[in-house]
Amino acid sequence: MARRNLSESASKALAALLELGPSSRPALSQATGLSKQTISLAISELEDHRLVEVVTSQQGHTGRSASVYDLASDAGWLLGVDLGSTHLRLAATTLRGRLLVETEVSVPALSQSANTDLSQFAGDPIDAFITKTEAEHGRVQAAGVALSRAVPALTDWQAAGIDDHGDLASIAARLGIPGDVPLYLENNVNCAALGELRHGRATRHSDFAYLQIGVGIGAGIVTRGSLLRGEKGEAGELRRLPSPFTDGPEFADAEDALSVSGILARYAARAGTDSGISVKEVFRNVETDPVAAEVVRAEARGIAYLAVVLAAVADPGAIVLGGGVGQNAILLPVIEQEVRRRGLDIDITVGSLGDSATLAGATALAAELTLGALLGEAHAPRALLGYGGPWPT
Amino acid sequence: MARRNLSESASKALAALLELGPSSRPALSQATGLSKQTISLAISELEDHRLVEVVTSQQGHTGRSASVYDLASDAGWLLGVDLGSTHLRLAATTLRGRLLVETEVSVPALSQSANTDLSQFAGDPIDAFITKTEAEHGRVQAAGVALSRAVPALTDWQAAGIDDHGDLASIAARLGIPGDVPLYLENNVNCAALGELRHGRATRHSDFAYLQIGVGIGAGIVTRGSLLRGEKGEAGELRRLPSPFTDGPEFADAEDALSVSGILARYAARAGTDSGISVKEVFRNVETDPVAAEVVRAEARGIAYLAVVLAAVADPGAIVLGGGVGQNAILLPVIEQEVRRRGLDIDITVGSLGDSATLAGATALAAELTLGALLGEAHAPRALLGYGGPWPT
DNA sequence: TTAGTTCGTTCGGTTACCGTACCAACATTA
DNA sequence: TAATGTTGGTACGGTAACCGAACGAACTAA
Repeated sequence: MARRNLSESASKALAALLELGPSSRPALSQATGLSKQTISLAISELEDHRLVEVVTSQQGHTGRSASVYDLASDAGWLLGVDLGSTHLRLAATTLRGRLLVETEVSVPALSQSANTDLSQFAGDPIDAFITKTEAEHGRVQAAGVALSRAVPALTDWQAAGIDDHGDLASIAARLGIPGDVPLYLENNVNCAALGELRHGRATRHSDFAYLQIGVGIGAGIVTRGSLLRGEKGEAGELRRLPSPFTDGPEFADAEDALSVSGILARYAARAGTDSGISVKEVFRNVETDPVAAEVVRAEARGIAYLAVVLAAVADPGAIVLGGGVGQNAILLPVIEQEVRRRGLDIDITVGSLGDSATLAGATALAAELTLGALLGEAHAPRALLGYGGPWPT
Repeated sequence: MARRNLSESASKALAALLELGPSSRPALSQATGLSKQTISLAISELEDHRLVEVVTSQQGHTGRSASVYDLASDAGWLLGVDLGSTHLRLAATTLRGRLLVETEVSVPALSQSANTDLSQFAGDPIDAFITKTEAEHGRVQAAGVALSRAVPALTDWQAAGIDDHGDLASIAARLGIPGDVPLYLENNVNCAALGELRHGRATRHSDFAYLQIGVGIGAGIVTRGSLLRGEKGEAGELRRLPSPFTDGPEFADAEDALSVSGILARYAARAGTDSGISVKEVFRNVETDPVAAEVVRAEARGIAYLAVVLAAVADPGAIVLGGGVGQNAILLPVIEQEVRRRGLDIDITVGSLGDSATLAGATALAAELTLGALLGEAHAPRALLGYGGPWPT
């Protein structure tokens, strides 16, 4: 929805409100440097737009008690969509980023082929989720959608088409999202990075990398608090790096070597037979099965190679691991040892959001861009420090 | 020098002037959206600050002829310093980025050890250069200094110390730069990237990587028109990547393998004897010496590996090669072939500025930050599109 | 010389902000 | 319960920055 423009002072006040949390007018006056009357004007403007409301009045202190304002409870909510090849996850958060609802929808139709293009859409389940959530929490303000493909950086999402499959409006329609809801698309790994940045392990960092190892491999890189996208939106697409393994089975690239299929191939090559083991079992059997232990050690060394590459190119302050493979904390000691052996000292951890990282990031994306559009470029960055917070897991 | 603050409209007018080049008041009015009177006010404010002046009047058209304004010729100039381990290069440019003077000073004292810290300074030669250039072109406004070490990103250069060797003021003093001249330090490879961005081969790109192969290796990465620095200013420090070679002599890392010393080591290993050949000769003898040809082919494959790493992580729109080794265009066909073999399609070229890239970038750095400080953060980015232009080679 | 066009300034009005002053509502104290 | 001090919120006038309209200034074309 095209939000009518806010005045300069209203933007400042709203930015301060987002950063400080529920605040009285004097507090906002002090934070923004604007005078009391100007803040009053700004507040009434924001109230006219139904963006803020009085939530309480601050009593107990000496002197007259102040009205405390916060984002209106009916200011609407944000939709996050994690559209994977085998799953569809949906979440609703407030504008502040507090989780309202999180669900996983089983969509067998999605699982037929890799969701590398936009030809597969969700439709009904999303539509139903929106309808149901709007009944409880008001209007949906924006949607962030995580796709398992690179998404080109577009300066104007509304105007530009995404790819051959049509423009954003038709994508929205096929997703089951009303056409007047701003829609933001982003790569799923980049979303996961945003999720860990806003709600997870990386909240203290402005420069870090999220390294996802699972069915595929990829990284989301955050520099100065925002995503590194690159010329074609393909930054962090690590799959075509050379395989880090020099012995054992031949692999075309790093994704072949380190993803789920690579682990199974290496296990099969060692075990001699096609044992039908799953990756989960490989990790579970590390203590008892020497082949599994060897495969996992090699995996850790391979991940360390990716960490070294990320560190050399982007100098992240931390590397957060995710994905079905990367989430296994058992990998960490070997990874750290390998990285240290190369003279690098990087803080490497496992993400705290698990499989919800992507979903949390999709909502965070919607929040960033919604608030950014609302506040104007000038006031957005600092304001965004104020939202976020723990994502219940 | 602490430039007194400009009003909002004066900043806008100056930004437009920088972007458009010499302009009349009506042109600035149209470009900024400000009214004619406001532009007149802004112009007189800028004239009071001695920043702009009338350069000509636009005659020949119908109607009254307009005064055309441009940056004042006595608005001062910018100093660029390329402080290498074996050389000291100095340049002066206008605020627009037009080269006024470029010199190389022979400083044997610098060559004693690698300039990995700031303990070696230039002093007298820089002092003399400033004095001489100020006599001709007025006051020096700012200095950009390229160092062969990683430089941490500091939000406030004036306030923060750089490292154990002292604060910025004392560094300035030891460099021979007056203490009231704003001083900006940056890594030399990052500077070279800025140089190719503003004055060289990458002027059309907002996302690209400059890959320097010489005595050391490193990359400068530009995303959305500005340098990628990372948490500790070490983005692009590729030296600790694993060596891309699996046969031949053992190398500790990619820098060992691909820099000048690596080439010579590989040549020696192949030729069997320590032939005392130089890298220049290796490249010159490619046609006649099969060992040289083999070594150069391997070097190209190694550089292709770095290009693939850069492409995977940062998705640059182009890769520009530089440095004593990287400048050899003879490497390009093999590099491109290797990169294509990996399914990547990247535009790879040799930089157009040669050894002056770093120096050009040091001046560009000074220009960016000076104009950025002058215009305020809001108007700076677009304004900076306007400066630059060819660097005479 | 005159007409037409464009440049640049002068004038008055609007907008967004501030400081001051004043009223309103609370806690404390007597 | 009433007086008092403290803080919240509003009303009023002033200021700075900008705009549109009008007008004089300087040029070309005929």
